[in-house]
Amino acid sequence: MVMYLPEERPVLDLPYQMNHLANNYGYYPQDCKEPICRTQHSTNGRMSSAEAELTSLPVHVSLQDRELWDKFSGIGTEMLITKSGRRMFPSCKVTVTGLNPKVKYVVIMDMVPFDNRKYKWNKDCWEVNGSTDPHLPNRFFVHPDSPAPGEKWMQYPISFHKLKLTNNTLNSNGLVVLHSMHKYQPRLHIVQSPDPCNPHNPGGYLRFTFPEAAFVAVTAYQNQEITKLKIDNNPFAKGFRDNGLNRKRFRDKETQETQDSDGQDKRDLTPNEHAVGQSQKDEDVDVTVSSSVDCSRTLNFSDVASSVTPNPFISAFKNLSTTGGPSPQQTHSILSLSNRHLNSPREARPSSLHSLCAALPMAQSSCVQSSTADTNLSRLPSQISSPLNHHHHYSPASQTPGRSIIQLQSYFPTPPHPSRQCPDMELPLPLPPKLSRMQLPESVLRNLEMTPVYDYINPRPFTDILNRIHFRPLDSGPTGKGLQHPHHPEQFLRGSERELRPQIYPAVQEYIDQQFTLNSMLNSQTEHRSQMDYVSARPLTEYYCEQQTGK
DNA sequence: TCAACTACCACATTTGAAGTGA
DNA sequence: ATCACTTCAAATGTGGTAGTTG
Repeated sequence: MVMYLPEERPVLDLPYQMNHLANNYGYYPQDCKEPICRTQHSTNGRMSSAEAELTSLPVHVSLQDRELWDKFSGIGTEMLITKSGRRMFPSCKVTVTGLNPKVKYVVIMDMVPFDNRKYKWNKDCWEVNGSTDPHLPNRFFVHPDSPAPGEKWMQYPISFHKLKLTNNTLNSNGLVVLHSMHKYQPRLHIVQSPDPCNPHNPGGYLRFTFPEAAFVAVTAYQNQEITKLKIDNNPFAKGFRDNGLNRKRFRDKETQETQDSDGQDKRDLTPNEHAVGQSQKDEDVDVTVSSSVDCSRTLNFSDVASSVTPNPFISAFKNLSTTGGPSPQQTHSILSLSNRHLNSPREARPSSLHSLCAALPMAQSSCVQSSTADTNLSRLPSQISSPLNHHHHYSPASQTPGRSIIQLQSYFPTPPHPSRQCPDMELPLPLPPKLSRMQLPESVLRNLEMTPVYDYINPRPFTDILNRIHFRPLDSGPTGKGLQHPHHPEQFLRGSERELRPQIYPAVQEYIDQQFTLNSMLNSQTEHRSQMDYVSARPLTEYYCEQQTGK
């Protein structure tokens, strides 16, 4: 396994230098020398040299399962969308490095239109079928572990396997709404919390798109090759392997046919045998997780500070952390919304999450969504420790060295060694003897550490909140694609040929509503803490100070 | 008429509770 | 009483397919 790392050069002396691997993906900004206030280990706002070295690394995002993605994109990836929501396969899984281990980040994924075209399947290829339908409101999927310290995000690959796609615009249950027969590409957002002890540090914001993961949203698969690839690689679709001979309908039909002829019973494999066979097949395929660099970018507050158009995500953090309330701009947004959509007394309390949600057209009932308890902690250690058990195999994706290291390290609640702050992806460690075929959710792994670092943030309503908000495109053209950037020729190149560059400073107008959204999120956190009787609804600045100084 | 969509199906996997024995 | 482990059923995710819709 090859792990591409940022070039070991003094980044600080190479302003705007292109990363040699991501020739395309990243550049280093000026002013990286600017000390970033990380107050975890000190009280005077200065960080240790080790921290300085670590945090001066560019943020480095790598799409996992790259080879699988390449297989799909080589044919033309299709993703099924249903009314109730359908998971993506392959799912988006990324590794991130270069974050400050002690600073909290929110990790968000959404889908952006790949182009302005609508497609149709014509026999054996996709054809353009007119221009795009009216733009749909963005629906963000906030990773359920958000917010979490950088060390947590870097410890394991961040999986978005629970992200669901739908074509039902009325569905507000955290689904990403897409148009059928349109092409989209995943986009990752990393939002850094501000440094509460340094009001000049507004935090940072990066986003990365993955053109190699672009797909056409469909309600039924069009390309049979895609169907076959999905069946061959998705454990849930094992029942359709071997031309579906496992299935009852096929069995019945086959039985009837074989009775008519001398045919050998083609269904002579038990499900377990199929599983073993497939496992062997998977090993043959050797689906190695690609760690090729997708994107690399330094996340540095000075970067932001020098920006002409600071990102409103950051501003949202900054404003909230320094003032404890909405910015004038945000207030304006809130009031504008209130004037349009509110008649209830709640509008007089803009800091309330509920009032914010109530102000939104899509807001309906509960704005608070408990975090999904997708873990089974009592069961996992036994699965790991038992050498006998049993019929479980690993998915190809989980067989990668990097993945295995990360999983193993998480099994033992020992304090991480300092050298592990940046996981060494090269260390070969054996996989635990017993795990599910499906990927183990990283939330499970994280919880294994038994450190209640997230206690204060539960529940985590980010996804729900974001997805209840209709972004109003301010710069909509005739097609209404408000969040679409102008399309550059490079967008029509494929995979790594295309330039993948994080868009650090989008036009401020474009994100006025997103700023509003993020403020809502932050307000909601305060509100939830209050509800949990953990801390009262005090200013976020004070809260972060306490967290970072270990009070 | 037909492409796009929906609902339901059977199968595989995951999850979590209940049961068992040391 | 506790813990480790097994078993089992319900829940969930999957593509196939027949029927519906516009």
